[in-house]
Amino acid sequence: MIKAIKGTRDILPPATKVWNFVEEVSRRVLHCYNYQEIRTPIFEETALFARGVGEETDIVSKEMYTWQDRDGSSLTLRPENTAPVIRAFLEHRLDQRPGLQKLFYIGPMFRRERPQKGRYRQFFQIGAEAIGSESPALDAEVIEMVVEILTQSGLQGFQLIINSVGCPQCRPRFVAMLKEKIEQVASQLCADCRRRSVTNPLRVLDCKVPADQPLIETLPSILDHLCQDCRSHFTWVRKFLEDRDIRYQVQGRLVRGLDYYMRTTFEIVHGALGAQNSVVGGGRYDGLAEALGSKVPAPGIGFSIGEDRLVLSLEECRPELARQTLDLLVAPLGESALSHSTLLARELRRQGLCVEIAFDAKLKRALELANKLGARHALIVGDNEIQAGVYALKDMATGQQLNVTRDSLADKILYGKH
RNA sequence: GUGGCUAUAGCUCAGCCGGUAGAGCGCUGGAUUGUGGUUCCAGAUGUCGUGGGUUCGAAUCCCACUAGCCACCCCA
Repeated sequence: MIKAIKGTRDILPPATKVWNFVEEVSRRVLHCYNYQEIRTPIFEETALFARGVGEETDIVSKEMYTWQDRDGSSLTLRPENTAPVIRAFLEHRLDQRPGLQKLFYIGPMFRRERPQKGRYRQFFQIGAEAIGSESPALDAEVIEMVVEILTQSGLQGFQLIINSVGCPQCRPRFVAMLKEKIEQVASQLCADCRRRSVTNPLRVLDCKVPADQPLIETLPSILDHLCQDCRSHFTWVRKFLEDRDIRYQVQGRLVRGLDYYMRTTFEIVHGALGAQNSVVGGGRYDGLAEALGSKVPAPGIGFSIGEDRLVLSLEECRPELARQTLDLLVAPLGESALSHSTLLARELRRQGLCVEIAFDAKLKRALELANKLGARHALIVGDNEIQAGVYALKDMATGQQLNVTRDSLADKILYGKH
């Protein structure tokens, strides 16, 4: 048998209801903040990611699905969508449009990693990018918005972590100093840290090996070495968050894996997820447009929600979201009742009700089915009912049954529906 | 890329020291000619992940492979 390939999966009903739910909530909130949807291709020129995300990052150096097209060009399934959105922004000169460009996307990304809980080779992101301002007020608004999406989804117990990773003015100076400090104590650190002290010293700060912690705490924090502009920017972001009563934790060791981040970075974590506990990652990327070869700057900030992970968390704390719902199951008794029922069902469906007909079931089976499908009501349509012009409408929860005329049917069914 | 665990019915799993399969749930039908959720009865479904080895005999022991899960790494 042919099966879905490693790291990909089928999302079946009723789980799809949870997916639709988070997408609906996201779209609603994004709309209120005046974000508009953008759809970019699922594959791009490889150079876009190499330059945008960074040649040395794990994503680019070992996780991309890259192949050579028939004309010899190198193409890649998108591993993330910020670089493609900025590419589209520049290509279509969206900087010429009035005001900030606020764009959002929902779609699959691809990274060839070893799958585990909350990590898949094809995974879905709900992301937003606000392009055209360096203002810390925008940072706070973006963070507020994603917190709003999670809250309105009903997610409980998530935690916001923020940091500033500096800018091309101050970060290189800090990294050089950090590297020097690490080298002094390198012999006492784990093998990974010794490797990282050369490839990416900032990552050493993020080491989780318990034995290394005491030493790591003695290392300097970037927050103490930001330049004047970055320091003030970060102070403002924090103030704006506090004005909104948004709880956050500053973690000087929060490092994002993508090269384009500068100044504000943030992450939202949730406990129900296992090791891959980050539901949202985001940050500011003021230099990205230039890195892609643009002469016009496009400072911006964005985030992406790991939709798979959000769904995973919600399935734990809101299991009711995945329950199937059916307004009415019609049970026709006999052939004449069947044709009558089909017309009746169409009428009710046109009024927006979710209706199923038990085509070939005896009444007993039909009611059993109504029960299994979670129908809120069952409607018995037999010769008696057709003649009398009143149907027997049964409330499946209470077992109460009452006679209802055709005209008042929809109202009776809708009554009490939340 | 590295490590650990697992692989038996549609699902969750039992099957101890080797004697060629079982439970619960689900599904189908019945106990009622037009009344479900509880109960009772009956039924169907398995190359025991794949390949090899040990043995008179392997779901069970050994090896390899494959797949899944979890973790490292990294990230959404």
